[in-house]
Amino acid sequence: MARTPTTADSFNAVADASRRRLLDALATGEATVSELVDRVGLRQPQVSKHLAVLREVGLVLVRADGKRRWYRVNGPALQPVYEWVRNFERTWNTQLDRLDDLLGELQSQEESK
Amino acid sequence: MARTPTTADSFNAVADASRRRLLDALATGEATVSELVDRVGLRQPQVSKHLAVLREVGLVLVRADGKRRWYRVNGPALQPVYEWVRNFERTWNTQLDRLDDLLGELQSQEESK
DNA sequence: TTGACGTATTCCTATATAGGAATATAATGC
DNA sequence: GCATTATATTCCTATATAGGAATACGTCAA
Repeated sequence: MARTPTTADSFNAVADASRRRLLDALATGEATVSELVDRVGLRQPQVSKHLAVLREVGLVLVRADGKRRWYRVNGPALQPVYEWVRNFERTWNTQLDRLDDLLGELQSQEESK
Repeated sequence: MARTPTTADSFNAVADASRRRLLDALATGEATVSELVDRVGLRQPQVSKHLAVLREVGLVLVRADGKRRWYRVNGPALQPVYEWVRNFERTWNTQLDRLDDLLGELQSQEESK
């Protein structure tokens, strides 16, 4: 069996560094394909192809305006990724571990009232 | 050119659903390969192979114990992923947008004092 | 030593890229 | 209509999988 297709979900789409850079370039707002070509430094066909992948998984939305296409980030498509990694926050942040412990204690005290 | 190797970084390693499930199974603490085979439902060779990928990008650490191998999550390797997605939090969470605005205002007021 | 258990590795193959190059499609102005 | 600009698509190829199957390796007990 081959690797999971890049268009399978946000996890796979976002694994590619070029696509992450495209999303970064869109983080501040809308942009056209030409603008993205300039900002990211990829050739136009590659940008269009990457955008097609991002579109397919719902990570970006497009708006037509004459011959231009205004692309923008579609936040919610990134949320599953965020939620998944967030579960591991405590594995690298000891301060948050302590906070977790504290909250757990408070909850226990609350429940035992 | 081909796709970025799965062993290139955490983004690519984590794109695979089986590997995410392995990490989930390790989220609560150490586990041996056999335990992971039971929990995740993959065959032993595939588990070992996925663990090899996770090892290579530093997402897991191993501890030898006789013929057993105790695997555990190495949190910091996930942090880059977390940091990257976190930048887009505001694109899906309007409450945080408002919080951002509020903080921005407070900062402006502070600076204009 | 031998056998058994736990884990890792090798070989195989279908599949899916990513980028380069060329070209197609669409919209606009003259 | 025609040239021009903006974007999308097609064709090509080297490369890297993921899983199945078989097997090798390492450790321990009797």
